[in-house]
Amino acid sequence: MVTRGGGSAVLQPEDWVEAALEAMATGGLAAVSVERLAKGLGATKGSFYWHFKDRAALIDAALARWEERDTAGVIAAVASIEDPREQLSALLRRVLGDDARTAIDVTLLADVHDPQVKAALERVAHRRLAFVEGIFHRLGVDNAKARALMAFSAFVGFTQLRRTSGSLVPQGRALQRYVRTLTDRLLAA
Amino acid sequence: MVTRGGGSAVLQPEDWVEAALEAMATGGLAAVSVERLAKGLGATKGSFYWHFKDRAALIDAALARWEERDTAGVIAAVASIEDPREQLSALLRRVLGDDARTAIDVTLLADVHDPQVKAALERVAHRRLAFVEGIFHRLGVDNAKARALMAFSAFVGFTQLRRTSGSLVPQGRALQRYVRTLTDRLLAA
DNA sequence: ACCTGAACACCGTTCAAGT
DNA sequence: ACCTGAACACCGTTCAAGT
Repeated sequence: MVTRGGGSAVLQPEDWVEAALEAMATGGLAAVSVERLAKGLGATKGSFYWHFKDRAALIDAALARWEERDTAGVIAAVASIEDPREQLSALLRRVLGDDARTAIDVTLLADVHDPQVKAALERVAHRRLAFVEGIFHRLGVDNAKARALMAFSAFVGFTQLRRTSGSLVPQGRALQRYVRTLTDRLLAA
Repeated sequence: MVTRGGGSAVLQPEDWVEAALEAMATGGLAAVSVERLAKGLGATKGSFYWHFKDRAALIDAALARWEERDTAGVIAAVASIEDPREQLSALLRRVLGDDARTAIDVTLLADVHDPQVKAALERVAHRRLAFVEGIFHRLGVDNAKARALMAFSAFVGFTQLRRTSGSLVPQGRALQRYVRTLTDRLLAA
């Protein structure tokens, strides 16, 4: 929300996008309701349609924002680590760790049926898997491609499970042990 | 659809449940619309509300049917295999194999936000993981629990990836090789 | 017992009209 | 340029009325 001149609040497109991302994080796509967002922002639906073509355009914008912030962020954080073994370990700790719980990521998985969400997930999955494959190649292990897919799908599945049935999944110290066992298994001869 | 007496078609609750499952398989929960189902079955919405309390009751019934048919079915199919190594291999081939593609399973993962879907997935996940843990325990390997979770989340993630970004995931002979590498990695010392 | 048809609320979308 | 308010279509839910 931006104020200008005399202090009157003017809605920017970003205000709608942020509101949409918040709604998505809690209740998925279904929670992104133009009417509800408008009420939350103290505006009318008509105001929304001045800034966006339709609801789909808002969702596109929100997904694009998520893609940049989230995916690019994680990759950048570990990209500078030289030793691939260290890098894999840091990556797993970061994406499976206890902090990773609130990420919007998983929430999005909830809407794979939606073509827009599907497209965004596809782009992100490619980027992520390519990054992981790079690590395994530099490790020089055999079956690098398969191991990378294994690591990546173990991440996706774990994250999904934590969301749907948290009780099945370790936390805290047990989680640290699990990450270590997983790394061992992925690197074993 | 059941006909009785003179051949007039009478709608049974099962007809609505089947229609709901079909809709769910294609478009997720959002596709389960009372109005659309009614049109498809050649009835009115009022007719639906004679058989079910509301839309949620229909979804409950559909999920219950899926739970029985699908989960119990797979477990029963491999339960009789004696050797745990053989059993793990058969299980992986069955749930990751090319035939597993049309299952409604993954589709459901698309709606984790919905409390009803979440509850059903939780029950199913417990059953499945318990079964896999049994296998690893009988194998007598160390870290059996962690390995089981690894196997299970690799399955969940793989299935999810196949749905969102099919191009990332092997098929046919490459898939068979992948399943073998995965099994190796899970059993390696 | 089983179904229709009309009614109402909620939400996406449009648009004339306001400032 | 930016927003309101009323309108309409779609869908969940209710209910009086029909057979």
